[in-house]
Amino acid sequence: MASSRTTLKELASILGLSISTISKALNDSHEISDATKKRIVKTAKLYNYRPNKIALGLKSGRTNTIAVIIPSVQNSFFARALYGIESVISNSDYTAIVCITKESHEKEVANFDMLSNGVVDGFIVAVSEETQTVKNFSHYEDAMNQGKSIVMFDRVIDSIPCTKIKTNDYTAISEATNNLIGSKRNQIILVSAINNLNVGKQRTKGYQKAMEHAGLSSVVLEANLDQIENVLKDYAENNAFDAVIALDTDASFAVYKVASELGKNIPSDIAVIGYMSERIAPYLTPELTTINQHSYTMGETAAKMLLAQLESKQNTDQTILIDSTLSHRVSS
Amino acid sequence: MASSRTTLKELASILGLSISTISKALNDSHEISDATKKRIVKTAKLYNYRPNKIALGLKSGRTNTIAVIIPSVQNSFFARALYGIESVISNSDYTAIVCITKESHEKEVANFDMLSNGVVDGFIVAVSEETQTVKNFSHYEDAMNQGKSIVMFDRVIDSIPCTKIKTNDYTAISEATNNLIGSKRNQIILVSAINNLNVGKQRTKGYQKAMEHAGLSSVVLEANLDQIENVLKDYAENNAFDAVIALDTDASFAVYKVASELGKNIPSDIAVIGYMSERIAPYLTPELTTINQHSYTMGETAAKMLLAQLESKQNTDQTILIDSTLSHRVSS
DNA sequence: TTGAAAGCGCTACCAA
DNA sequence: TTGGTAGCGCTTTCAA
Repeated sequence: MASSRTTLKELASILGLSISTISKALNDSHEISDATKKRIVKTAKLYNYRPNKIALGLKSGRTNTIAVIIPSVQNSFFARALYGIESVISNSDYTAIVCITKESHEKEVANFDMLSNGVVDGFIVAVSEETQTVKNFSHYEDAMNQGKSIVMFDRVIDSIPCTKIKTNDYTAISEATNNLIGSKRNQIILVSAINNLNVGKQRTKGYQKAMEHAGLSSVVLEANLDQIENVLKDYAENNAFDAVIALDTDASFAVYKVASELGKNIPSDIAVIGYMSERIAPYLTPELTTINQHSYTMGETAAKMLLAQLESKQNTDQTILIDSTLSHRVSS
Repeated sequence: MASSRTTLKELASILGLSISTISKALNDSHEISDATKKRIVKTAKLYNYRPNKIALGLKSGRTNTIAVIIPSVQNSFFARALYGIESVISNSDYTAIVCITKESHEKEVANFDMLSNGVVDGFIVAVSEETQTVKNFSHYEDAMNQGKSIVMFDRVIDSIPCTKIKTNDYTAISEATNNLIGSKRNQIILVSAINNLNVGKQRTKGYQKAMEHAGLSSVVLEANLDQIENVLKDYAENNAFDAVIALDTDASFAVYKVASELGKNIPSDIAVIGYMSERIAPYLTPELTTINQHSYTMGETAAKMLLAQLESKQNTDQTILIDSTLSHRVSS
């Protein structure tokens, strides 16, 4: 067994044929006689020949591979969206490659750079936090200029002319707030461990607007992951409130924890609406009412759109909205 | 803006210099005068030149990219291990690509096929369930014959001569069982939603062995994700037990749910030890005692080993053991 | 039916 | 200090 990969050149010299003959035979060209083809295919198999996709991509510019670029995979939203993407790609003749940016602009650009040239035909991307802040979008433009298709989902740049799959975060949380108000809660506070992110700020605005509209004053508790529980506890020991909206998984857990420590009952003392994986929320006691972003569907839709564009070779500038909905359970 | 990416050739003709001069200047070669360098760099920036990594890889046979092949990302163990891998790779001059097999042998092979030739320099892989069952390992051998380095973690094939990062699942769960026995529990049952997987079976054996050794009879409750809660509830309504070991996140949640519904106190009525993300376990009420597999460390170690091999260009056949430990919290 | 040669973008060697 | 050229593995005309 060879200690490095077999090339067309090697096969050619082994068989005493030319490189082009080998290439054609392996691509089942009609130009080559069946006898020769058979001989070549057999030898190729014997030497375990595998075409070098890189060289191939260099020439043709297409690889039947797509890249998924997301900020994280710890986050259940992206993990689940990825699952939706995979389910569509699996049933096509494409393969998916995943890259994780950790919210870093530099990593995002590096990934686009590495993959734009011949490795993948298109991108599904959820824009990293840092890219949103620095507003440097030239890597998307570059990729599109190279004829790559791009579909953005959830984290989207409106000014880039590509397909975008969005959710109505702002509206969803307003409705959740109103829902709480409708059930006679009027001291509703918001807890967030993600207000360093744009998403968090956006959601916070939705809450504040709804509160303001109802003539209620809003309270926003924000801290990082490690501190959120303490911050909430401090607040809860010195202030009254009858409902909480938690913007992320960690904040949601913190609410349950503090309520239990302070002997408060959910939902009778405190109503809770949170963001959390739909796989976990029903397991909490009491079951958590969530704002469901339909991550799986978003992923599925993104993948379908990209595939369609790849087939039609046409890029479109359109936005598809997937409504976030309230999954009403016991906690509110 | 050009409709396709700028190449060295284009820059050369724009500047009236040769391709090699451009190449050298952009690589900051000492052969080129500072004046020319400056001129070239400036123009390159203006035309937004980005080197084609593919062409680069073609030449050198190296791409400074590694592939991570894992069965899933829904599973917090792999998500966290991935995080550990990323943290190491980020600080190197390599980039990581992730592929998800969904436990499918076919997808695993397809990924190796696609990436072995020129796309990546090495692999970090957690072997898919199906590959373990069908025992077809030729894709690993092929990759190694092509000069690729492989590091396996968690899901490992002992007969493949590569670096393997393992955890002592079997021992860990035996110890957990003994721990429970030591604190005077003697009706210990096991609940699993993953006994369709090898990992689950392995852990179950560890439990059974420990029980047998202590002269206690073991009870194994297994069902799929959707049914595990019902199965446990049925059992709990008709049988007494004073401790539970839960093999996965879903089973762990189910135990808390059923205990609450049946008015049983954790840990006084029922002690619980489970498998769950260390990020979530402390948030449960009461905090869950877990068997901690140190997923992050496993990922980190795998990545470090692969990088070391890539640098030394030497493949070794070694096994590194990362002990699973009991993270003792309130539930047991 | 087969082969020679150009070229994809780049680096590296050698010459000027 | 700069440029010409070969070659990485492959496909694709165009000739033979």
